[in-house]
Order: sequence, then structure tokens, then C-alpha cells
Amino acid sequence: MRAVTRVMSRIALLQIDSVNVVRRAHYLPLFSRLGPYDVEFLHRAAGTAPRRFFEYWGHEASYLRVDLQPALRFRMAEAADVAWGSMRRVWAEQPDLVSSVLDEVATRGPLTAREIEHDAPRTKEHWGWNWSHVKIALEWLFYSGQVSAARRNSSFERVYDLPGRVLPRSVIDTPTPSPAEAHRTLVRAAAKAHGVGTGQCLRDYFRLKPKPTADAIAELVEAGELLPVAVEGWKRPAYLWHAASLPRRADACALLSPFDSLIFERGRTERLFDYRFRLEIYVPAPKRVYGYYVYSFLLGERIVARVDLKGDRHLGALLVQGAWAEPAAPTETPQRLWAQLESLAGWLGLGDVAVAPRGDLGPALKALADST
DNA sequence: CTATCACCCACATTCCACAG
DNA sequence: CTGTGGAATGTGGGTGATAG
Repeated sequence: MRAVTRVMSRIALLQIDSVNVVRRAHYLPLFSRLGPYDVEFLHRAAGTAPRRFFEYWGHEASYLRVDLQPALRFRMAEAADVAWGSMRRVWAEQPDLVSSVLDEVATRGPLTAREIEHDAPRTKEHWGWNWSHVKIALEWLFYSGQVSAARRNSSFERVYDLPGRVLPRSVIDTPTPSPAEAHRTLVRAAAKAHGVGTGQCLRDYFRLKPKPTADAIAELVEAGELLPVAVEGWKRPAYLWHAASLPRRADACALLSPFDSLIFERGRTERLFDYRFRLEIYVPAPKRVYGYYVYSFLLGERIVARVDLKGDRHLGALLVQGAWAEPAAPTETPQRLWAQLESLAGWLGLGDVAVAPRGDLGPALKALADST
């Protein structure tokens, strides 16, 4: 068994080969480790022929490389068993609605949910979201692969269309792999992205089920693609991607969105970075520890700070509503963070960065704000 | 014309109990 | 210990209609 230090694991992790996206991209960017140039590239790549990315359920709602589409068809085929309850119900109880919505997309698409005229009632289930039955039908069709997302509109709503008009011909023509082969493909992709990870990490990347993932891992170990390793301080066995490179150091400098693949598996984040992160957008305001939408600041190979950000278009400013240093923060943290905040504001088309001096980094950032 | 408002959409996490 | 299922949690923002 080869031993891997935690520092090596952190560095290996920084090589990302797929991009997880995307909510609320208009006021806060979730392509957080990509610069403006890369975001342009991603939009172009997702929106023009031949398309390089498509939207589907990966880890969660994600842009995925189109060549992974065949490996996700098993999930589409399982939709009747694994999709959320409201979707399964609309499929079982209102088949006519589902087929008329599909017809509408086929004849008039691409379309958003809003553009399909209807007086179907709305529901209020689960998360307090308030979907119309037409929207649920569309999401059912999306989950089961009968429609795809052509793009998002300016309100970030999904624009649905038939897969044949969204995906490249070569992808449509690719035969469907067996579920076992599909799992190997997805575990490979996860392993490349992680460098080093536990079975848990590899499974969570595409939200796979335990049994088929364990089988895929065993087969990839057998084939020499994954190497069993022990990571310093980790209780569970880990796997090293055979081709992972281990640079001597990492010079990252980036604001990570709460949904960034670097930190979306919270247990892994804690084991690698000694950094506890929890999403607080669904926490009632008085119970929040840090804030509604908190970015983590990656510097070098450590997470050294977190900031609660809000883009205020009306004021034309990026609001820093709080800033906190982590124990690993070096002295240059405020300056490096400030530069990233200015860059982010520029990318969002916001002229200013306004700092409220909340949190232990607040005063230092405020001083930098006042001096510019 | 601007301000306001209603409407619609956004689909994740975390804790906990319990079964195997 | 691992996995699973249930329960509980929110507000931001774009758009287009309407009021003033």
C-alpha cells in the first residue's frame, strides 16, 4: 500500500477535468475557478455546434462533457424509479399532460416552461418551490432524457428542446453502454478530477449508488487504473488515479462558489483542508453563522478565508457582507483576496466593491477598499 | 416615463432516526 | 459502520404588466 500525504492529495485535487455549474449565475458566478476568458469559452462551447457541453444531472444540475452523455443514459432509463416524487406522480397520473408537453416542445421548441400556455395548477411540495404541473412534466421529460436543455435564458430558466436538436449527431449515434461500463466511465472521470479520493468521493461526484460504484472501483483497481493507497489521517481506504500528476506545489488563487466541485463533498473538504463549510442559503437568517451565499477563498493549496458576497446591480457594487480568516491564512491574505474581489466585480459588470467590516478580515478589507 | 408589484423560476443540504 | 429515507429549511432576481 502506497502512502499519500494529505498535501499531495490536496495538490492532486486541483486538477479538474470537468466543470460543475450553475445556479444564480447572473448575480454570483459559479464558474468560480475559471477566469472571464474561460467562462466565455464555456458559454460558446455549450451553445454552438459542435456542442461540447450539455446540461444534465451529474453531481447535481451540471454542465457535462457531451461525450459523457451515453454513460448517463442508465440514469435516464431509471427515471421512473429514481426521479423525485412529484415527477413520478405527474408521469403516472397525467400521461396526457406529459405527452402534450412533449408534443409542444417537438413542434414549437426550444421553449421555457413559462412559454407553454396552460392553466394547470401549481403545487407546493418539498422545498416550498411552486412548480406548475407543466414545469414538473418538463422536468420529468428532462430527467428521463426525452428532452434536453438547449440553454438557459437571461432569467436563468431552462430552455427545453428535443435531444436530437441539442446533442451532436455523433453523441446521439453512440451506442448505449451497459450500466457496468457506464459506471466505470463515470468513476474514471471522477478519479481523474479528484486525483486521490475515497470510494465515497468517487461515488458522490456523479451521485452514484454504492453497489455499482464499488464494483466499478474493484474492476478499475484490477485493471491498474486505480491504485489503492492510504492517505495520512484518513480512516477509509483511498484510490489514486494511475495517471495523476503530483506537482511539488500549487499556486491557486480563486474564490470558490458554494457549489464548486473542489468543496461540494463536505466531508472530503474537511479531511483535505481542515475546513468546515456548510451551505446556509436554506438556513433561516437568524440562525446563519456566516451568511446567505459564502465564497471560500483558495490560496496556494489551502482555503484561507471565506466571504459572504452579494451582487447588487442597483448599486452597481459587489457587496462584501462579511469576511473571515481561517487559521491557515498567511499575512498577504487580505491583499490577495481584495484582488480577487475586484476581478470578480469587474467580471460581473459591477464598478465597485463595497465592504461591511463584519468578521475578522472585515477591517483589513475595508482599509483596502478605502485606499482605492 | 418610472416605480412598484405579481408572478415565476431557481431543485441543495443537513441532521437525525433506523435498518442491516 | 454504512446506507437510506424523512423532515425541515429561503430569498434573490428577471420579466412584464400595471399604477401613478
